Amino acid sequence: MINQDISHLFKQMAIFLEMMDVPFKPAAYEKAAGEIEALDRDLRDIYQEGGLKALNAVPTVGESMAEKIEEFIKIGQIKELERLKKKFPVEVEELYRVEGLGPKTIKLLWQKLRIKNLHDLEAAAKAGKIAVIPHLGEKTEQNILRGLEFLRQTGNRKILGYILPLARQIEERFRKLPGVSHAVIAGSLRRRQETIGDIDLLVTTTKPKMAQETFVKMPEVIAVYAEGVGRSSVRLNNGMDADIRILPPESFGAALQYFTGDKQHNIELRKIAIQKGFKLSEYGLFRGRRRLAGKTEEEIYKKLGMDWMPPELRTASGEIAAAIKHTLPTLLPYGAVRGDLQVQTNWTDGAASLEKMTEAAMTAGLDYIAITDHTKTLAMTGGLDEKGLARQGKAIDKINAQIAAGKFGGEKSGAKSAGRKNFRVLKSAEVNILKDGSLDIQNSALKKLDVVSAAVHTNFKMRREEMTKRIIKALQNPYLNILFHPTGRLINQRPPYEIDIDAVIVAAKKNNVALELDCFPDRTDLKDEHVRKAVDAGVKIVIDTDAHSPDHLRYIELGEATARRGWAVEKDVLNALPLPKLLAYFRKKR
DNA sequence: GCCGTTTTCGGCCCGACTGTTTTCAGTCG
Repeated sequence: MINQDISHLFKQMAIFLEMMDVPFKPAAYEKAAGEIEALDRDLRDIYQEGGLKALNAVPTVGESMAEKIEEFIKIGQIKELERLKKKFPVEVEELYRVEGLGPKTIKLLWQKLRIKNLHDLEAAAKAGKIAVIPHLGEKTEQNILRGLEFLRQTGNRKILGYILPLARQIEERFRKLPGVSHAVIAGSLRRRQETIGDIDLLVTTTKPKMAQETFVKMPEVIAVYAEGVGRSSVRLNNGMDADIRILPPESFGAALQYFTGDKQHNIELRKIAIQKGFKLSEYGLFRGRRRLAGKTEEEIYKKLGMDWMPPELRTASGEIAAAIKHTLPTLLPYGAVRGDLQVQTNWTDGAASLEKMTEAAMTAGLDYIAITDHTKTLAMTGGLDEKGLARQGKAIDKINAQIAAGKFGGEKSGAKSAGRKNFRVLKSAEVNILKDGSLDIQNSALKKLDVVSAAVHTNFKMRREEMTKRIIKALQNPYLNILFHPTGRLINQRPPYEIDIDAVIVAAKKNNVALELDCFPDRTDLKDEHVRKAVDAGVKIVIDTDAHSPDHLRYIELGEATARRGWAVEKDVLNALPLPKLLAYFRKKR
């Protein structure tokens, strides 16, 4: 996949252009970088099939960017970017990750102090050199140090949703190799943890040498740390390390269990094994020298006196006790979510039209979507006011009528959407919660929507009590159905706002408002622990992608994974309901 | 540099907040 590379290069283009005060282009590159990051298909494949024209057909990619992508495919770099880098030899992307640092400050820091990277930045801040620069100051310097600390805490872990496609591609490569019977990525990826540190590939094969060579020669490999028959270790071009372990079939299950973890879960299992007079390792479950189990995970858990459990649960937080008592929940199955209740269109900040998002959702096999464009106080998105929502409502009515008549999509859409007469587009909105907790749309207009959702998008830096009070007030609005991305965090970018999540859960229960599990990869908000708290309290969850483009709709599985990590079962998830039941549920509140 | 509810050329990125200032530039959503 070259998509991540292109996405990074375009992000850098955007920052450089912004540094030079070029109007509009930075936003264009930024937008394209996001689009490409979410793209399912490899740009290289798209180019090889349809050339420049096909690249141009990718939304937000025009003639000029298509040429730059072609250039990258052909010579491995973008000349214009190289020129910019010569002008400012600065690691702009890494500096930009520091909260509060933007292109202009990065430029100023380069001009005054020759700061090129995070290392220079930290040294300068600690030496007090930043505070004395005109236009900066004491507080800016402190903010930079805090930003650096936040970055350090998040470390080099990658976001699950962005690594999963690569992980699957790697698995697929090995499954196709002759002699291979198993090829599975274990570790935090298999547990679907929100961030991933490295990739652990387990393979059983009759041709170990071939598997080993294939691994170290993968196109993503930039360095080989260790190469052996049983284990090899490499560094990938995305900055992650990857390991392969080549195993005999009789211990595959034991290795899978061992390398799936997590660490604490394994420690507890080994304690139980010891109590029973066994020894558990990556090679199997043993009594003395005799191997009692090892071929599958199931037999290992069984011999330890408990049920097998899904990898998502293995965090040593009650799953072992439940497995012993045979009381593990039947987790929300993958594919159970039937509709997406947060979808943006180009009526505000989405990339695609109402029609295109509808078409994409039908093709993706969903049964319904809710259109949730932003509302008026979010000026940057061109948020809709009451009149705008009414106009959009009419556009939605029109689409629903076409769908019901089997006439939606026309010639081009083909068979996939034509037969879906029961598909439904719901009228909704992502209503902005104002500083005082009121909503920025009149109740009389909310009443006309099929489902009402709200979220915080402004005034993030409130004190904990104030923010909690603000959100609880919003939850008390009689028309509110769902609270979107309840903690506001962006993984590796921005911490959650200060909020008492337990109090919010209590208020959500009391006011019959569902909490969203926004599964856009950077958000994953609610996170797993919060899902579990909510579910325990009897609060309903809604799993949404927050799609801003058709390609985002496929993120649903990430939300299902996080819901599973939070012990959610099907009845906890509102949008696992078929449409009539879902609508009845929302109507009950009116 | 991209895109088309009206426009293949002319709009897009607006408003609040912060930290620096004393009237405003930079950042963020």
